[in-house]
Amino acid sequence: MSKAERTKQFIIEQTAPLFNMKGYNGTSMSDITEATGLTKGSIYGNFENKDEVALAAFKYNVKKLQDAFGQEIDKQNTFKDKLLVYPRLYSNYLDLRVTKGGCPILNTATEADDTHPILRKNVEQIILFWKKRIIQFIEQGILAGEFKAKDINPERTALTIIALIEGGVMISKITGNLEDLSTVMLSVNKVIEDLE
Amino acid sequence: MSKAERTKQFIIEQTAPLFNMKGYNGTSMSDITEATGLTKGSIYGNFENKDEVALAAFKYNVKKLQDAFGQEIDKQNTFKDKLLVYPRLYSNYLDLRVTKGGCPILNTATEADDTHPILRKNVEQIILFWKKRIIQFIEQGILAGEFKAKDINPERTALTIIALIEGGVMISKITGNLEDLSTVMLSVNKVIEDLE
DNA sequence: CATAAAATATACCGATTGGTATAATAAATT
DNA sequence: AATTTATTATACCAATCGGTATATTTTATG
Repeated sequence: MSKAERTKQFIIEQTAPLFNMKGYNGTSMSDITEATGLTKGSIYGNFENKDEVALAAFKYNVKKLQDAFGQEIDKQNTFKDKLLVYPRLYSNYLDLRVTKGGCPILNTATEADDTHPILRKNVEQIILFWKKRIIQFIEQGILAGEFKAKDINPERTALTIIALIEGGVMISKITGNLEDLSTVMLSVNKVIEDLE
Repeated sequence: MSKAERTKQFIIEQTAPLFNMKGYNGTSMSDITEATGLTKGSIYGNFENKDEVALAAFKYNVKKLQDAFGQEIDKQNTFKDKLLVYPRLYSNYLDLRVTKGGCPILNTATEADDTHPILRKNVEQIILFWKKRIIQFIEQGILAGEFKAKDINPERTALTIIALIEGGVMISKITGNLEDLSTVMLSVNKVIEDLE
Protein backbone atom coordinates (compact mmCIF):
# COMPACT_ATOMS: atom_id res chain seq x y z
CA MET A 1 0.00 0.00 0.00
CA SER A 2 1.50 3.31 -1.10
CA LYS A 3 1.73 6.36 1.10
CA ALA A 4 -1.21 7.94 -0.68
CA GLU A 5 -3.32 4.84 -0.31
CA ARG A 6 -2.56 4.65 3.38
CA THR A 7 -3.39 8.31 3.88
CA LYS A 8 -6.62 7.87 1.94
CA GLN A 9 -7.58 4.95 4.16
CA PHE A 10 -6.62 6.96 7.23
CA ILE A 11 -8.84 9.86 6.17
CA ILE A 12 -11.76 7.50 5.60
CA GLU A 13 -11.33 5.81 8.97
CA GLN A 14 -11.12 9.10 10.83
CA THR A 15 -14.06 10.76 9.08
CA ALA A 16 -16.44 7.79 8.85
CA PRO A 17 -17.73 8.24 12.43
CA LEU A 18 -17.99 11.98 11.79
CA PHE A 19 -20.22 11.62 8.75
CA ASN A 20 -22.31 9.00 10.54
CA MET A 21 -22.89 11.27 13.53
CA LYS A 22 -23.12 14.72 11.99
CA GLY A 23 -24.34 13.81 8.53
CA TYR A 24 -23.18 15.04 5.15
CA ASN A 25 -24.31 18.64 5.61
CA GLY A 26 -23.18 18.73 9.21
CA THR A 27 -19.63 17.63 8.45
CA SER A 28 -17.42 20.40 7.14
CA MET A 29 -14.02 20.27 5.50
CA SER A 30 -12.55 21.79 8.64
CA ASP A 31 -14.13 18.98 10.66
CA ILE A 32 -12.27 16.62 8.35
CA THR A 33 -8.91 18.36 8.63
CA GLU A 34 -9.35 18.60 12.39
CA ALA A 35 -10.22 14.92 12.79
CA THR A 36 -7.31 13.78 10.64
CA GLY A 37 -4.74 16.36 11.69
CA LEU A 38 -4.09 16.89 7.99
CA THR A 39 -4.50 20.02 5.89
CA LYS A 40 -6.84 20.77 3.04
CA GLY A 41 -4.05 20.21 0.54
CA SER A 42 -3.66 16.67 1.78
CA ILE A 43 -7.37 15.93 1.74
CA TYR A 44 -7.87 17.32 -1.76
CA GLY A 45 -4.75 15.52 -2.92
CA ASN A 46 -6.45 12.24 -2.09
CA PHE A 47 -10.08 13.05 -2.84
CA GLU A 48 -11.75 15.00 -5.62
CA ASN A 49 -14.15 16.79 -3.31
CA LYS A 50 -16.23 16.48 -0.14
CA ASP A 51 -18.72 14.24 -1.92
CA GLU A 52 -16.04 11.64 -2.54
CA VAL A 53 -14.96 11.64 1.09
CA ALA A 54 -18.57 11.26 2.20
CA LEU A 55 -19.20 8.43 -0.22
CA ALA A 56 -16.03 6.61 0.82
CA ALA A 57 -16.93 7.10 4.49
CA PHE A 58 -20.42 5.73 3.90
CA LYS A 59 -19.10 2.68 2.06
CA TYR A 60 -16.57 2.12 4.82
CA ASN A 61 -19.27 2.21 7.49
CA VAL A 62 -21.49 -0.17 5.54
CA LYS A 63 -18.62 -2.57 4.93
CA LYS A 64 -17.88 -2.63 8.64
CA LEU A 65 -21.52 -3.56 9.20
CA GLN A 66 -21.61 -6.19 6.50
CA ASP A 67 -18.35 -7.74 7.69
CA ALA A 68 -19.58 -8.08 11.25
CA PHE A 69 -22.85 -9.68 10.16
CA GLY A 70 -21.45 -11.68 7.28
CA GLN A 71 -18.85 -13.30 9.48
CA GLU A 72 -21.44 -14.36 12.04
CA ILE A 73 -23.91 -15.52 9.39
CA ASP A 74 -21.28 -17.74 7.78
CA LYS A 75 -20.82 -19.59 11.06
CA GLN A 76 -24.45 -20.73 11.08
CA ASN A 77 -25.50 -24.00 9.51
CA THR A 78 -29.25 -23.50 9.13
CA PHE A 79 -30.96 -20.70 7.28
CA LYS A 80 -33.07 -19.98 10.32
CA ASP A 81 -29.93 -19.48 12.38
CA LYS A 82 -28.50 -17.26 9.68
CA LEU A 83 -31.59 -15.05 9.83
CA LEU A 84 -31.51 -15.02 13.62
CA VAL A 85 -28.07 -13.41 13.50
CA TYR A 86 -29.73 -10.09 12.64
CA PRO A 87 -31.85 -9.70 15.78
CA ARG A 88 -29.12 -11.16 17.94
CA LEU A 89 -26.36 -8.80 16.82
CA TYR A 90 -28.62 -5.78 16.54
CA SER A 91 -29.87 -6.33 20.09
CA ASN A 92 -26.73 -4.73 21.41
CA TYR A 93 -25.59 -3.04 18.22
CA LEU A 94 -25.61 0.46 19.65
CA ASP A 95 -23.78 -0.78 22.72
CA LEU A 96 -21.02 -2.33 20.63
CA ARG A 97 -20.55 0.93 18.74
CA VAL A 98 -19.59 -0.86 15.53
CA THR A 99 -20.45 2.33 13.71
CA LYS A 100 -20.44 5.32 16.03
CA GLY A 101 -23.55 7.42 15.51
CA GLY A 102 -25.97 4.59 14.80
CA CYS A 103 -26.83 2.82 11.58
CA PRO A 104 -25.21 4.43 8.52
CA ILE A 105 -27.97 3.10 6.27
CA LEU A 106 -30.67 4.82 8.31
CA ASN A 107 -28.70 8.02 8.77
CA THR A 108 -27.67 8.41 5.16
CA ALA A 109 -31.06 7.36 3.80
CA THR A 110 -33.03 9.96 5.74
CA GLU A 111 -30.61 12.75 4.96
CA ALA A 112 -30.00 11.97 1.31
CA ASP A 113 -33.40 10.84 0.04
CA ASP A 114 -34.55 14.31 -1.01
CA THR A 115 -31.24 16.10 -1.34
CA HIS A 116 -28.26 14.03 -2.44
CA PRO A 117 -28.86 11.81 -5.51
CA ILE A 118 -25.45 10.10 -5.43
CA LEU A 119 -25.65 9.11 -1.77
CA ARG A 120 -29.34 8.26 -2.24
CA LYS A 121 -28.58 5.80 -5.02
CA ASN A 122 -25.83 4.18 -2.98
CA VAL A 123 -28.06 3.66 0.06
CA GLU A 124 -30.82 2.30 -2.14
CA GLN A 125 -28.50 -0.31 -3.58
CA ILE A 126 -27.39 -1.38 -0.10
CA ILE A 127 -31.01 -1.77 1.02
CA LEU A 128 -31.97 -3.72 -2.09
CA PHE A 129 -28.93 -5.96 -1.64
CA TRP A 130 -29.84 -6.57 1.99
CA LYS A 131 -33.44 -7.37 1.08
CA LYS A 132 -32.33 -9.79 -1.61
CA ARG A 133 -30.05 -11.56 0.86
CA ILE A 134 -32.85 -12.07 3.38
CA ILE A 135 -35.21 -13.27 0.65
CA GLN A 136 -32.60 -15.81 -0.44
CA PHE A 137 -32.20 -17.15 3.09
CA ILE A 138 -35.95 -17.59 3.34
CA GLU A 139 -36.28 -19.26 -0.06
CA GLN A 140 -33.35 -21.55 0.62
CA GLY A 141 -34.84 -22.32 4.02
CA ILE A 142 -38.08 -23.36 2.34
CA LEU A 143 -36.22 -25.61 -0.11
CA ALA A 144 -34.25 -27.11 2.77
CA GLY A 145 -37.49 -27.91 4.57
CA GLU A 146 -36.70 -25.57 7.45
CA PHE A 147 -39.61 -23.27 6.76
CA LYS A 148 -43.13 -24.07 5.68
CA ALA A 149 -43.71 -23.41 1.99
CA LYS A 150 -47.23 -22.03 2.34
CA ASP A 151 -48.32 -18.69 3.77
CA ILE A 152 -44.85 -17.20 3.48
CA ASN A 153 -44.15 -14.05 1.55
CA PRO A 154 -40.36 -13.74 1.42
CA GLU A 155 -40.30 -10.15 0.15
CA ARG A 156 -42.76 -8.95 2.76
CA THR A 157 -40.87 -10.76 5.49
CA ALA A 158 -37.59 -9.24 4.35
CA LEU A 159 -39.03 -5.72 4.28
CA THR A 160 -40.58 -6.30 7.70
CA ILE A 161 -37.28 -7.40 9.23
CA ILE A 162 -35.39 -4.44 7.77
CA ALA A 163 -38.08 -1.99 8.85
CA LEU A 164 -38.09 -3.36 12.40
CA ILE A 165 -34.32 -3.10 12.65
CA GLU A 166 -34.02 0.42 11.26
CA GLY A 167 -37.07 1.66 13.12
CA GLY A 168 -35.77 0.08 16.30
CA VAL A 169 -32.40 1.75 15.92
CA MET A 170 -34.09 5.09 15.38
CA ILE A 171 -36.21 4.75 18.52
CA SER A 172 -33.34 3.55 20.65
CA LYS A 173 -31.06 6.35 19.51
CA ILE A 174 -33.58 9.07 20.22
CA THR A 175 -34.68 7.78 23.63
CA GLY A 176 -31.18 6.83 24.64
CA ASN A 177 -32.65 3.57 25.91
CA LEU A 178 -30.68 0.69 24.43
CA GLU A 179 -33.30 -1.73 25.70
CA ASP A 180 -35.83 -0.37 23.21
CA LEU A 181 -33.80 -1.83 20.38
CA SER A 182 -33.49 -5.27 21.98
CA THR A 183 -37.20 -5.21 22.68
CA VAL A 184 -37.96 -4.59 19.02
CA MET A 185 -35.49 -7.34 18.13
CA LEU A 186 -37.75 -9.76 20.02
CA SER A 187 -40.33 -9.05 17.34
CA VAL A 188 -37.80 -9.78 14.62
CA ASN A 189 -37.17 -13.07 16.37
CA LYS A 190 -40.88 -13.81 16.29
CA VAL A 191 -41.11 -12.99 12.58
CA ILE A 192 -38.38 -15.56 11.94
CA GLU A 193 -39.86 -18.14 14.29
CA ASP A 194 -43.20 -17.79 12.50
CA LEU A 195 -41.58 -18.97 9.28
CA GLU A 196 -41.52 -22.53 10.53
CA MET B 1 -54.70 37.20 15.13
CA SER B 2 -52.30 40.13 14.87
CA LYS B 3 -50.21 40.89 11.81
CA ALA B 4 -47.14 39.49 13.49
CA GLU B 5 -48.93 36.31 14.47
CA ARG B 6 -50.17 35.83 10.94
CA THR B 7 -46.72 36.41 9.50
CA LYS B 8 -45.21 34.01 12.02
CA GLN B 9 -47.73 31.35 11.01
CA PHE B 10 -47.02 32.07 7.35
CA ILE B 11 -43.30 31.60 7.85
CA ILE B 12 -43.88 28.30 9.63
CA GLU B 13 -46.18 26.99 6.93
CA GLN B 14 -43.79 27.93 4.15
CA THR B 15 -40.66 26.55 5.81
CA ALA B 16 -42.08 23.38 7.37
CA PRO B 17 -41.78 21.36 4.14
CA LEU B 18 -38.31 22.80 3.64
CA PHE B 19 -37.00 21.64 7.00
CA ASN B 20 -38.63 18.25 6.50
CA MET B 21 -36.97 17.74 3.15
CA LYS B 22 -33.58 19.37 3.55
CA GLY B 23 -33.14 18.99 7.30
CA TYR B 24 -31.96 21.51 9.86
CA ASN B 25 -28.43 21.83 8.54
CA GLY B 26 -29.56 21.76 4.95
CA THR B 27 -32.01 24.63 5.32
CA SER B 28 -30.37 28.05 5.31
CA MET B 29 -31.74 31.45 6.25
CA SER B 30 -31.72 32.37 2.57
CA ASP B 31 -33.80 29.27 1.85
CA ILE B 32 -36.26 30.65 4.38
CA THR B 33 -36.36 34.18 2.97
CA GLU B 34 -36.67 32.76 -0.54
CA ALA B 35 -39.53 30.43 0.39
CA THR B 36 -41.46 33.15 2.20
CA GLY B 37 -40.61 36.08 -0.03
CA LEU B 38 -39.74 37.99 3.14
CA THR B 39 -36.45 39.50 4.21
CA LYS B 40 -34.17 38.63 7.10
CA GLY B 41 -35.47 41.55 9.09
CA SER B 42 -38.95 40.10 8.94
CA ILE B 43 -37.86 36.61 9.89
CA TYR B 44 -35.75 37.77 12.83
CA GLY B 45 -38.52 40.12 13.89
CA ASN B 46 -40.73 37.09 14.43
CA PHE B 47 -38.21 34.49 15.54
CA GLU B 48 -35.22 34.65 17.85
CA ASN B 49 -33.00 32.59 15.56
CA LYS B 50 -32.92 29.70 13.09
CA ASP B 51 -33.37 27.19 15.89
CA GLU B 52 -36.74 28.67 16.76
CA VAL B 53 -37.94 28.53 13.18
CA ALA B 54 -36.81 24.91 12.91
CA LEU B 55 -38.50 23.96 16.17
CA ALA B 56 -41.74 25.67 15.16
CA ALA B 57 -41.62 24.00 11.75
CA PHE B 58 -41.06 20.60 13.36
CA LYS B 59 -43.97 21.08 15.76
CA TYR B 60 -46.15 22.22 12.89
CA ASN B 61 -45.34 19.11 10.87
CA VAL B 62 -45.99 16.84 13.84
CA LYS B 63 -49.29 18.54 14.59
CA LYS B 64 -50.38 18.03 11.01
CA LEU B 65 -49.60 14.35 11.44
CA GLN B 66 -51.33 14.04 14.78
CA ASP B 67 -54.41 15.89 13.55
CA ALA B 68 -54.81 13.59 10.55
CA PHE B 69 -54.48 10.46 12.66
CA GLY B 70 -56.31 11.75 15.73
CA GLN B 71 -59.32 12.70 13.65
CA GLU B 72 -59.54 9.26 12.08
CA ILE B 73 -58.89 7.47 15.37
CA ASP B 74 -61.72 9.35 17.08
CA LYS B 75 -64.14 8.03 14.49
CA GLN B 76 -63.47 4.44 15.49
CA ASN B 77 -65.51 2.68 18.16
CA THR B 78 -63.29 -0.25 19.06
CA PHE B 79 -59.70 -0.05 20.25
CA LYS B 80 -58.68 -2.52 17.60
CA ASP B 81 -60.10 -0.23 14.93
CA LYS B 82 -58.33 2.71 16.50
CA LEU B 83 -55.02 0.86 16.27
CA LEU B 84 -55.74 -0.21 12.71
CA VAL B 85 -55.90 3.44 11.69
CA TYR B 86 -52.10 3.59 11.78
CA PRO B 87 -51.38 0.95 9.14
CA ARG B 88 -54.34 2.08 7.06
CA LEU B 89 -53.34 5.73 6.85
CA TYR B 90 -49.62 5.07 6.62
CA SER B 91 -50.20 2.69 3.70
CA ASN B 92 -50.52 5.64 1.39
CA TYR B 93 -48.99 8.26 3.64
CA LEU B 94 -46.22 9.22 1.23
CA ASP B 95 -48.73 9.38 -1.59
CA LEU B 96 -50.96 11.78 0.33
CA ARG B 97 -47.99 14.07 1.01
CA VAL B 98 -49.37 15.17 4.37
CA THR B 99 -45.86 16.24 5.24
CA LYS B 100 -43.72 16.73 2.16
CA GLY B 101 -40.36 15.04 2.60
CA GLY B 102 -41.57 12.03 4.56
CA CYS B 103 -42.08 11.55 8.28
CA PRO B 104 -40.85 14.52 10.35
CA ILE B 105 -40.30 12.29 13.37
CA LEU B 106 -37.96 10.01 11.45
CA ASN B 107 -36.18 12.86 9.67
CA THR B 108 -35.63 14.99 12.73
CA ALA B 109 -34.72 12.06 14.94
CA THR B 110 -31.93 10.79 12.73
CA GLU B 111 -30.48 14.23 12.14
CA ALA B 112 -30.74 15.55 15.67
CA ASP B 113 -29.90 12.56 17.85
CA ASP B 114 -26.17 13.25 17.99
CA THR B 115 -26.09 16.93 17.12
CA HIS B 116 -29.06 19.02 18.22
CA PRO B 117 -30.12 18.55 21.88
CA ILE B 118 -33.19 20.80 21.67
CA LEU B 119 -34.66 19.12 18.61
CA ARG B 120 -33.58 15.75 19.99
CA LYS B 121 -35.54 16.26 23.20
CA ASN B 122 -38.61 17.38 21.28
CA VAL B 123 -38.60 14.33 19.02
CA GLU B 124 -38.07 12.06 21.99
CA GLN B 125 -41.14 13.47 23.70
CA ILE B 126 -43.24 12.94 20.58
CA ILE B 127 -42.12 9.33 20.33
CA LEU B 128 -42.78 8.67 24.01
CA PHE B 129 -46.21 10.26 23.70
CA TRP B 130 -47.00 8.13 20.66
CA LYS B 131 -45.84 4.97 22.43
CA LYS B 132 -47.94 5.79 25.47
CA ARG B 133 -50.99 6.32 23.29
CA ILE B 134 -50.63 2.93 21.62
CA ILE B 135 -50.05 1.24 24.97
CA GLN B 136 -53.25 2.82 26.28
CA PHE B 137 -55.26 1.56 23.32
CA ILE B 138 -53.95 -1.94 23.92
CA GLU B 139 -54.60 -1.85 27.66
CA GLN B 140 -58.06 -0.42 27.19
CA GLY B 141 -58.69 -3.04 24.53
CA ILE B 142 -57.77 -5.76 27.01
CA LEU B 143 -60.10 -4.29 29.65
CA ALA B 144 -62.86 -4.07 27.05
CA GLY B 145 -62.39 -7.73 26.22
CA GLU B 146 -61.29 -7.00 22.67
CA PHE B 147 -57.81 -8.39 23.16
CA LYS B 148 -56.67 -11.42 25.08
CA ALA B 149 -55.14 -10.53 28.43
CA LYS B 150 -52.37 -13.12 28.35
CA ASP B 151 -49.26 -13.20 26.19
CA ILE B 152 -49.52 -9.53 25.35
CA ASN B 153 -46.75 -7.09 26.06
CA PRO B 154 -48.21 -3.62 25.38
CA GLU B 155 -44.89 -1.78 25.44
CA ARG B 156 -43.21 -4.23 23.13
CA THR B 157 -46.17 -4.14 20.77
CA ALA B 158 -46.15 -0.34 20.74
CA LEU B 159 -42.43 -0.18 20.00
CA THR B 160 -42.87 -2.79 17.28
CA ILE B 161 -45.63 -0.84 15.56
CA ILE B 162 -43.67 2.41 15.67
CA ALA B 163 -40.51 0.73 14.43
CA LEU B 164 -42.36 -0.90 11.54
CA ILE B 165 -43.94 2.38 10.50
CA GLU B 166 -40.77 4.47 10.66
CA GLY B 167 -38.63 1.74 9.13
CA GLY B 168 -41.20 1.28 6.40
CA VAL B 169 -41.25 4.99 5.61
CA MET B 170 -37.47 5.02 5.42
CA ILE B 171 -37.36 2.08 2.98
CA SER B 172 -40.15 3.45 0.82
CA LYS B 173 -38.56 6.88 0.60
CA ILE B 174 -35.17 5.55 -0.41
CA THR B 175 -36.41 3.04 -2.99
CA GLY B 176 -39.05 5.41 -4.31
CA ASN B 177 -41.43 2.45 -4.23
CA LEU B 178 -44.56 3.44 -2.34
CA GLU B 179 -45.68 -0.18 -2.30
CA ASP B 180 -42.86 -1.06 0.10
CA LEU B 181 -44.54 0.98 2.80
CA SER B 182 -47.96 -0.59 2.31
CA THR B 183 -46.32 -4.01 2.32
CA VAL B 184 -44.74 -3.30 5.70
CA MET B 185 -48.09 -1.99 6.91
CA LEU B 186 -49.51 -5.47 6.31
CA SER B 187 -47.18 -6.62 9.07
CA VAL B 188 -48.48 -3.89 11.36
CA ASN B 189 -51.95 -5.19 10.62
CA LYS B 190 -50.86 -8.66 11.61
CA VAL B 191 -49.34 -7.41 14.86
CA ILE B 192 -52.69 -5.87 15.74
CA GLU B 193 -54.71 -8.89 14.62
CA ASP B 194 -52.51 -11.08 16.80
CA LEU B 195 -53.66 -9.16 19.85
CA GLU B 196 -57.04 -10.87 19.77
C1' DC C 1 23.57 10.84 -3.37
C1' DA C 2 21.13 13.45 -6.82
C1' DT C 3 16.95 13.92 -9.03
C1' DA C 4 12.26 13.19 -10.27
C1' DA C 5 7.80 12.35 -8.62
C1' DA C 6 4.39 12.08 -5.25
C1' DA C 7 2.26 13.86 -1.20
C1' DT C 8 1.36 17.51 2.00
C1' DA C 9 1.24 22.41 3.70
C1' DT C 10 0.39 27.32 3.11
C1' DA C 11 -2.14 30.99 1.71
C1' DC C 12 -5.61 32.44 -0.59
C1' DC C 13 -10.35 32.75 -3.42
C1' DG C 14 -15.36 34.17 -3.92
C1' DA C 15 -19.63 32.79 -2.00
C1' DT C 16 -22.50 31.84 1.69
C1' DT C 17 -23.37 31.17 6.53
C1' DG C 18 -26.27 32.96 10.75
C1' DG C 19 -27.03 37.22 12.79
C1' DT C 20 -27.58 42.48 13.83
C1' DA C 21 -28.13 47.62 13.82
C1' DT C 22 -30.71 50.81 11.81
C1' DA C 23 -33.77 52.86 8.55
C1' DA C 24 -38.24 52.74 6.42
C1' DT C 25 -42.95 51.45 6.44
C1' DA C 26 -47.37 49.84 8.11
C1' DA C 27 -50.68 49.36 11.85
C1' DA C 28 -52.86 50.60 16.03
C1' DT C 29 -54.07 54.17 19.44
C1' DT C 30 -55.34 58.62 21.00
C1' DA D 1 -55.37 63.32 11.51
C1' DA D 2 -51.30 62.97 14.52
C1' DT D 3 -48.47 60.17 17.06
C1' DT D 4 -46.89 56.10 19.05
C1' DT D 5 -45.95 51.36 18.42
C1' DA D 6 -45.27 47.23 15.84
C1' DT D 7 -43.54 45.27 11.79
C1' DT D 8 -40.57 44.76 7.73
C1' DA D 9 -36.60 46.16 4.61
C1' DT D 10 -31.86 47.53 3.84
C1' DA D 11 -27.23 47.22 4.47
C1' DC D 12 -23.86 45.42 6.76
C1' DC D 13 -20.89 42.19 10.04
C1' DA D 14 -17.35 38.54 11.12
C1' DA D 15 -16.96 33.72 10.47
C1' DT D 16 -17.12 29.82 7.86
C1' DC D 17 -18.17 27.35 3.72
C1' DG D 18 -16.05 24.26 -0.19
C1' DG D 19 -12.37 24.65 -3.21
C1' DT D 20 -7.73 25.91 -5.63
C1' DA D 21 -2.99 27.50 -7.00
C1' DT D 22 1.33 27.20 -5.50
C1' DA D 23 5.09 26.34 -2.45
C1' DT D 24 7.24 23.00 0.45
C1' DT D 25 8.27 18.64 2.07
C1' DT D 26 8.56 13.72 1.80
C1' DT D 27 9.11 9.51 -0.75
C1' DA D 28 10.66 6.63 -4.44
C1' DT D 29 13.95 5.95 -8.39
C1' DG D 30 18.09 6.21 -11.22
